[in-house]
Amino acid sequence: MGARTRLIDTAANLLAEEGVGAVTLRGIAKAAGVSHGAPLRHFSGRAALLSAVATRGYTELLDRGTGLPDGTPRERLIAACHGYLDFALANPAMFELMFRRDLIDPDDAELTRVSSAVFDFFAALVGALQDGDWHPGTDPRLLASSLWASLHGLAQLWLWGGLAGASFAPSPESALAVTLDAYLG
Amino acid sequence: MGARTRLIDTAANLLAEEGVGAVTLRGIAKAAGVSHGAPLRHFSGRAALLSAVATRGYTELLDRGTGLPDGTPRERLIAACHGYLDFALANPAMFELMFRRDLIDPDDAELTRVSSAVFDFFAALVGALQDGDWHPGTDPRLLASSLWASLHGLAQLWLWGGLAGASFAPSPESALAVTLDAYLG
DNA sequence: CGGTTTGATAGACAGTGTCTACAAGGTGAA
DNA sequence: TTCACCTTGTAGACACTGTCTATCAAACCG
Repeated sequence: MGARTRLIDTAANLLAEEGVGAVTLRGIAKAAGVSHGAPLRHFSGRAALLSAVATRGYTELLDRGTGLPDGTPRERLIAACHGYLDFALANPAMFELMFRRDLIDPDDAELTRVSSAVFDFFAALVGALQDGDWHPGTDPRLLASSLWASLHGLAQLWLWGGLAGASFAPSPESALAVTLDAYLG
Repeated sequence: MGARTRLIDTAANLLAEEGVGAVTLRGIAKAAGVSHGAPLRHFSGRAALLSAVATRGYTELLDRGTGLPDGTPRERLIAACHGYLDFALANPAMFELMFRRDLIDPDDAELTRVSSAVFDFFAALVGALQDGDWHPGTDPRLLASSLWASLHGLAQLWLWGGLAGASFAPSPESALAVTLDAYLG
């Protein structure tokens, strides 16, 4: 296994175990057992390394999508929504990294390729359901953007510290149920 | 005007003009014309200062709410949703800071007080609409959490770099229209 | 007046990303 | 073989960062 892959592995482990704040170039180098400057032989900088890590996150998300069980378009879309939320809750640090523009390189080729594929897949699920009589006439990508944003906000606010003030803390599942009910009726 | 207030002002200006990454203790001190250690005489650390800045953001958000024009519950709720999105798009750096748990102190008393007030206000708007025949029987705070998350995701994803892949970039207003249509019918 | 508190300063420290000079080892051509 | 070259890793330096501490000046107050 190449040193480059080993660095991404180490960084991903560090990310999962210690959080976004612990993923420093020097920390990764130490965890990988190399000198503090070694990672720069394989990545142009911290953002490039973290982009490679985030790309893994998007890849796993895409795999969750393509691995979805068969079913009606409606069932598949609902399962995908649950999958998005599940992924975020199961990998909070990775999820945070994936949307931290200051830590990754937004123009990274691999990253944009995979993240676009995730959105396209989700939009296709929406389009398939639309072939029924659900919201006909609306651009499926616009519909997908809106629904995705709702899921994303749910995940983000939950990870941020509960979905509401201190006086009330619904489970993410119950809030997702309300969201899906609003969109899918 | 006290030195403490002046520091918050300076930090808020720096935040708006240079972004979250520029809001360092030393940068704020330099912009305020004091030595690099001076801010620590008024705040226990960086997180405390940034919490005070973020509290201003929540306060402005609350003011936008209480300043809402009269109208039917439905009109007021829709206006509040637009207001939330408008605020985020008009103050992207402030909006980012307000939800960056690693930069602020989540237990800051003022911060939690004002942010909870924002949510309570929003939940009250939802509750008022519910007194009609909209989603009767559902906890208004659960409904508010779900709707708020949708707005939040919209704002977050838009600021993150468009609501979708590179191939498709809807305006936040059009996506919000879809969201409001889903929830409010 | 004297003592105390408050506010500000400058220096130090560890930690960060990044750059540069250098060394070790492999590769391939003369 | 021998030599040049490239890759990979190392160690040191630099400018940053947040935070701590010692010092100092001014204001306040009994």
